[in-house]
Amino acid sequence: MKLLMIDDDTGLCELLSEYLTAQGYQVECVHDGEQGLKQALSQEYALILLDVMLPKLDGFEVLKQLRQTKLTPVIMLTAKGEDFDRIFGLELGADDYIPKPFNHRELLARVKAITRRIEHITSLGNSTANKLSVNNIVINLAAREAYVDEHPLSLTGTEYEVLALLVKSAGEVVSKEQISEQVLGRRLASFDRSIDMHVSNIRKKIAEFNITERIKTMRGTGYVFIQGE
Amino acid sequence: MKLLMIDDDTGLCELLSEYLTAQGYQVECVHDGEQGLKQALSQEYALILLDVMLPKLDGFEVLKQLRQTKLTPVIMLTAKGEDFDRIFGLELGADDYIPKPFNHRELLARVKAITRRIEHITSLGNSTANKLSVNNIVINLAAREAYVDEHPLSLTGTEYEVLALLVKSAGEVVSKEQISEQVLGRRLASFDRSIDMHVSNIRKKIAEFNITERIKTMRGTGYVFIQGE
DNA sequence: GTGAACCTTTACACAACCTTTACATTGCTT
DNA sequence: AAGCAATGTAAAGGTTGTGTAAAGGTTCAC
Repeated sequence: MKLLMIDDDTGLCELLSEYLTAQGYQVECVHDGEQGLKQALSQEYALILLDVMLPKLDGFEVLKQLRQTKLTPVIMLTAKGEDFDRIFGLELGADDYIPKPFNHRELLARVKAITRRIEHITSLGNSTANKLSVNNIVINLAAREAYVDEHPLSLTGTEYEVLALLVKSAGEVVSKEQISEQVLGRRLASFDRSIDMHVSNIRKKIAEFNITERIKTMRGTGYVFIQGE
Repeated sequence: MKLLMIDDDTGLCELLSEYLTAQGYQVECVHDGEQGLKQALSQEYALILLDVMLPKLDGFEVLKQLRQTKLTPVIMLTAKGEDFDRIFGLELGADDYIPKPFNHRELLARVKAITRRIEHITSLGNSTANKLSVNNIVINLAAREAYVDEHPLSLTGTEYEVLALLVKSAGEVVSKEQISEQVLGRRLASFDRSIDMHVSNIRKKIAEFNITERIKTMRGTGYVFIQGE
């Protein structure tokens, strides 16, 4: 999960970045308002940590402009503890507010409170659940992309189809006849080696990330995508 | 929108209930932990305001038990201002925390921050939002204009439609058939190269601002607008 | 009716892709 | 262990889809 930190205190940024990275988040830092706004608009972050006192563009201004196009969750950080700031930020569309100096654990708890909720809701809304994930291999059906953990595999269309079919049927043998008919749209002819070639190419591409073999050959029967270790 | 308030201070309940009702919420109050938990489990509330100090079952216990089955958003209220309580509540799955005594306006702002987010996510896609922004490309749906950061793109009508469709489906493959039908209003004929030309022209115009390619070709399938880095 | 803006078609080059071929290897059967 | 069929895979065609310049149509405003 990717977070953006906008704070001019580079020391704090580094410290928090390290801490949150250890907690499994991916953190990017920028140190002024302009840069921050640009970055926030250009990508999809799970959450933005936004300092109020910033050079070039203050935190409120960044938030205001961000909210014109995006609804990325924002937690505001500030040294001032006054009600006014707090309410102002929340009314502008911030999701939470943490007064500095703060406890790392509290920050983490608040970050989690928000990301947890988002994760939950988006996983509900996507009833068209379009991701398959088995044994480190992830298939994004909508984007027609496949990943080994986070690393994208550059598969051709047919390779993608073959892999997706195997992963969909993980743990079961899929015959070459099935693959040929479902992926290539034709009956498997006696000396047709296409499927073998496609599987070979897929294996080669997966092997670049040196993980153990996932596609097992069932001699005379077909192929199986291996489930579990 | 329906809220549940669990607090043994009946005076405060009444006061807040009145205030929030005036703000367009529907508020139900109960005054002890057992009742509160029962109520929280029996219905779908948009948000629960939960006091920590409660007779019969304290706030943390109510939250803990609630979280075993439900993910209703919770804001905790408490007289104690210590870090420990705050963190403990958040880690148990609270969404926010307000120390008593609090400002009405702040409570409202926090309630809104959470309900707004939920409302937004559950009504993804359509809604009144008239700007789209993905990966440095901004689409102003109302004005039918497209930008690279702040720089306007002078697209033709069809080019705008194609780009808007791709950005709306950012991260998903959009087939030429879909583009043809939705933008040109006709079935895609076998040797129709119009879509290719429109995409080519859009790319050329975006490339003037020398940013990396945003429209990826999925050979044999369609095009994808790239999300994130 | 002329021009401008736009969409579509045509044509060609090229790159990506799928299949075939050929030979090496594996694993089952006897 | 020999024989054989199934499989692995590098390399070489052959095919198809795509990128794009340029030409040809169409629409619309004036």
